[in-house]
Amino acid sequence: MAAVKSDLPQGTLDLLILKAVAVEPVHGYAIAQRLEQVSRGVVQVPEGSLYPALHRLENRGFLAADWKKTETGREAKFYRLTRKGRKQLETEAASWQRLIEAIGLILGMADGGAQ
Amino acid sequence: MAAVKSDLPQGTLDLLILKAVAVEPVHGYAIAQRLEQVSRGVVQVPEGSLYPALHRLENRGFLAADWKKTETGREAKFYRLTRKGRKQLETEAASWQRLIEAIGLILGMADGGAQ
DNA sequence: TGTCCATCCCTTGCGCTTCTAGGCATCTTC
DNA sequence: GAAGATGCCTAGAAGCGCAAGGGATGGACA
Repeated sequence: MAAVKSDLPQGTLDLLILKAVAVEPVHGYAIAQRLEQVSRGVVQVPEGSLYPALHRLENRGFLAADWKKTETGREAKFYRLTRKGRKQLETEAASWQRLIEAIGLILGMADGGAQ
Repeated sequence: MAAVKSDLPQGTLDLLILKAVAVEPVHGYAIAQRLEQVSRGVVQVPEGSLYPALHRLENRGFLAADWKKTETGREAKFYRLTRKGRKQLETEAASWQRLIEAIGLILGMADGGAQ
């Protein structure tokens, strides 16, 4: 509801995908749905962003994929985290944490108008 | 210290610049220094990112500039926030808040390995 | 049977931002 | 007068997200 449509900053999509896959192996289509649900509609991942990102992460060795059947009886490409991918997730999550703290400090600066 | 060198996600630089200028009119060179100081070295803005961003924000009407003398007696281009820019700052700050909350929800999902 | 919708995969091309790597000028300090 | 800090700028490359396309399958419904 109230789909605010916030474009993702460059680089954050990888983090979100890695996290989604870390919870349990899933296929691409489900990743997008899950991210949207968990974020309450704030994060929306169009397929034109999703699949290139998945291939990117696979090429870099962070993800690996197998074709399996979904619950609905369809063939789908299930991604899972490699050891390297899990490490990358930790690194990126830490970077993200550091970043939002830093930006928090900046946004917390006393404003000229208010206080 | 411990300059971690974290590249900024696309779009966040504008927010940081708008905020820095909102505190008080400053020139470009000082913006970079201020952001780095306040963020304790986490946010580092190379000049090749800074000046194009400033021109971008000026072209969009969010910033206005005047040449003045600095404390050190030099001519420098002081940027200040326009009314439109202040509104933009509020919008972007709110978006940022919404985004980090959403990503927080996602990163808080129970992991497959730990929890 | 035929049609529609949801599920599931993919690619091309554009637009945007960031960074690297330069250049230029002034002022102070040694 | 050489060096470093201050202060501005640009061009080019690289990367990423998105819109807009395409295709295939299965179930529901008329």
